[in-house]
Amino acid sequence: MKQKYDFSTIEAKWQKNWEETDAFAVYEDETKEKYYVLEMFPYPSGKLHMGHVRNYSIGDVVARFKTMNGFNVLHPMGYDAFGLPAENAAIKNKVEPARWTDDNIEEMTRQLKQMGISYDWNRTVATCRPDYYKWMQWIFIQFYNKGLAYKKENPVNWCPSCKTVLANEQVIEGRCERCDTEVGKKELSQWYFRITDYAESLLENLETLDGWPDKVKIMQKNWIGKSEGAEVTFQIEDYDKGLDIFTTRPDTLFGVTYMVLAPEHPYLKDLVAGSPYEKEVLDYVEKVQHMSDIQRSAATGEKTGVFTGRYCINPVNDKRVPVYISDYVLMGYGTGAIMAVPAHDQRDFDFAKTFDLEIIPVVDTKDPEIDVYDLKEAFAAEGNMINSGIFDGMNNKEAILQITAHLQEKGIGKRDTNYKLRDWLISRQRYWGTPIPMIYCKDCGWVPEKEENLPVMLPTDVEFTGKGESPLSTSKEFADAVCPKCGKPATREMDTMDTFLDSSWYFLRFCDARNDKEAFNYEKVKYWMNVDQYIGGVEHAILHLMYSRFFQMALYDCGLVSTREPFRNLLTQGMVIKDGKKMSKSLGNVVSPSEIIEKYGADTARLFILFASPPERELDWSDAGVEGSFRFINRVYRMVYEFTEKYGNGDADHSTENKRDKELLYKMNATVKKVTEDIDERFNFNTAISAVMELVNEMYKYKEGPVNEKLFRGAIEAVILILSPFTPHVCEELWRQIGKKTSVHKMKWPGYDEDALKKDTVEIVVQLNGKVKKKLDVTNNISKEELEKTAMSDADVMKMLENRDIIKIIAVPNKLVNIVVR
RNA sequence: GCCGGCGUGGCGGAAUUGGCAGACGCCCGGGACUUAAAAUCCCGUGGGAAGUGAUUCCCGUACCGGUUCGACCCCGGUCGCCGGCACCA
Repeated sequence: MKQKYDFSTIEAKWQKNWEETDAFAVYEDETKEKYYVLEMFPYPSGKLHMGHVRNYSIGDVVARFKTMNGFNVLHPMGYDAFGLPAENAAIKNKVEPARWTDDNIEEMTRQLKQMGISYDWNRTVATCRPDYYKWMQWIFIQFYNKGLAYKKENPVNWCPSCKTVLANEQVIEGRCERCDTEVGKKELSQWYFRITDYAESLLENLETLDGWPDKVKIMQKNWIGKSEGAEVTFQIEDYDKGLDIFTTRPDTLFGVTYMVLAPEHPYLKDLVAGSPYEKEVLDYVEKVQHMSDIQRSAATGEKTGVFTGRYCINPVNDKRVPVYISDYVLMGYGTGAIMAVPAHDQRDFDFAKTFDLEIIPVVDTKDPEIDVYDLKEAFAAEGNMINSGIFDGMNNKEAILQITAHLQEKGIGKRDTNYKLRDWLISRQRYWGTPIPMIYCKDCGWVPEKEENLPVMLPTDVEFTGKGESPLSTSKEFADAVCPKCGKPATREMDTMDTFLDSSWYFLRFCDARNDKEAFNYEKVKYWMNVDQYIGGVEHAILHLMYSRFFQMALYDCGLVSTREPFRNLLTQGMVIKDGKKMSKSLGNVVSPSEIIEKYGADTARLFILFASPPERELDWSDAGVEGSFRFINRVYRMVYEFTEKYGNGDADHSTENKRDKELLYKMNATVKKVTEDIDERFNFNTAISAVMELVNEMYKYKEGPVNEKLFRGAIEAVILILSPFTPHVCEELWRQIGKKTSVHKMKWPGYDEDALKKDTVEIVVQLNGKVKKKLDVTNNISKEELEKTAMSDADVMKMLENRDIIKIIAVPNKLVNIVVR
């Protein structure tokens, strides 16, 4: 054994060994309990960053720990390899996207292996390879056949910089989530997935996800945005159709003083045709159409709109109310029309003030500060009904139910539920994605490509103009197809799929990655799914995690998988920051994993990143802290080196000859217990590591005195075993150096001896009025009465109590005695 | 605006069921080893006061208040920071 901790030789040696022995390959085995741990696969941008290192280090600890605890552990890795950067690199550097991506995948795989992460590389996937996107296309067709995919002309979010459409989820505060450019509107015919069909399931099932952080569940809940209320039909005067509106406040129906349509409302053109209001209305519509969402919502409170010249009749009181259009009503939600109750809705109130419209209160307040007939702002709180006919005097919560029932009875309305969630726009006008396997035939319309013709290959003879046309249309041959239905010449769809589709089922492909007959085998998926522990950044709380849930449900309904939810437990790791700021090139505070690995080794990098902070919190990178982790590994290495030099190899046991031995044995067992619980129950890797540090500190002190060789050897073995998920290379090396023939990774996780954890005496605290005054060693587990008696008969305690009146004594066994005195 | 989360030494962070606040690490200081330095090992390290000294006392978990024998932890309010959503009827 070398005296010096030579990390680069050790790490290279064991990485080679693990690769040659295919050490982390797994197979379905019904006799063993399975455990599926998955980290979110990366986009192959070129090199790993610290966020990746953190993510994969966390996953690797879990994987190795569960393996040592007897589970059959699936721990795969792959690449989310379609996407814009490859295409932009192609435009900029004239490199083919496939080539650029492959090079990056190669480099990142090398780095992952250098980290010593225990992946089963036989299962790796890259979503840009035909053996993956073939099945992506196949799944698309299953969804199409089930009616879950459809094409529709609609105003869509358009990023002028990325030159493509975006899903609602990809628009962040009106800007593109990728490039931060302001998103505009464009009328386009695009493919959608009917995710709204699953709105209720996606919402309801959140309740069952006990292993998910509340934060993520709340974010998804808000995104789905369920509202319960009523749909009410208002008759339009001199018109053959009624106007349907949705409201969550049917109790305010008597307070309606006007109506508002969205500028995109389908009745609008017809309603104003030939009227003196037509020009002004159409001008307003024209203006709104050219505004982005940012502009449209920029002046919140500043309401604009136009009167249509039309009137509606309020079905509950026959009141005649004017109809306006305004951009504060959105076509995409509810029915695209609202009843306006300015007294009880702030937006309606603002509009009414601007246009000098009537404000009628229908809910009174008991607050003497507020006069409902002279409101400064809308009154949204609870109260009793007024101006509402037979409902007057009723509490408004009750009135919601009563009025809804009334509407239902009269046939002018019904209970209704709306969601903010919109259908998922999945077409992209980009090259580097999965081609949508649909063919347009003049006679048959849209027809899916035949299964035997899959995959629809991405053509290579394309131009990257970056002009917003689908690049696939520049291919000479791609467009030409034969209608799968009638056999006549037809045209292929030129758009590709949103890359979020690729990542919505990769965890299923990992269960059966090399299958060339199916997307995945049902039985294999049944064995491995669900993912027991999913780990990744919280930035995916809505997009990826909701799309994947939708896929899983849809695939379940297609009979292709056996569970409705994909991820049982979710850990959202915090960001890696430096000097209080996000690591970024522009701030110049980026620390690259490769420089750390070169200087200290992968084990040190892993240990530090797990030690510095609990996984869900932000992690402040500290170069001095890395030194500390490196020192600790050296300290362990040196301890094992010195011991084996002196005693050689041999057997270990737990024999104790004296008090010191007993204390060491106690510490060893207590540490194994703590580390086990910290990893398994709480993911508190930082405290697990600090516990091992404490044990090692104690071992250093112990070996200054007489050493019980077998006991100390047992402690060394325990340290190597419990540290091995964190620092696998050095532990593997040390394990062999103490004479073991089998990989430490294949060893059984050490148990702990509850008997050794039972101390003869425990230290208890004596408090005076809640303040610690004295510590006493008392027999373990003595009763409350005995404890109190022991404490009260202690000489120092008696001295403290001289001339004091004892009011009360609280004794908590094995913890404390609190004496309350005057 | 609405919905979440967080606030503990010089720093990262511990305190797992309401029971010793500050584990472990970093930084810093002292000592041992060395011709010397590095490395290593050992000791100290929240703030303040008193004492030659072992030690003793007071203050202290953003702020104000409450419940309790006892509060970083529970309750009410205030301030600050961070995250998500945002004209969703």
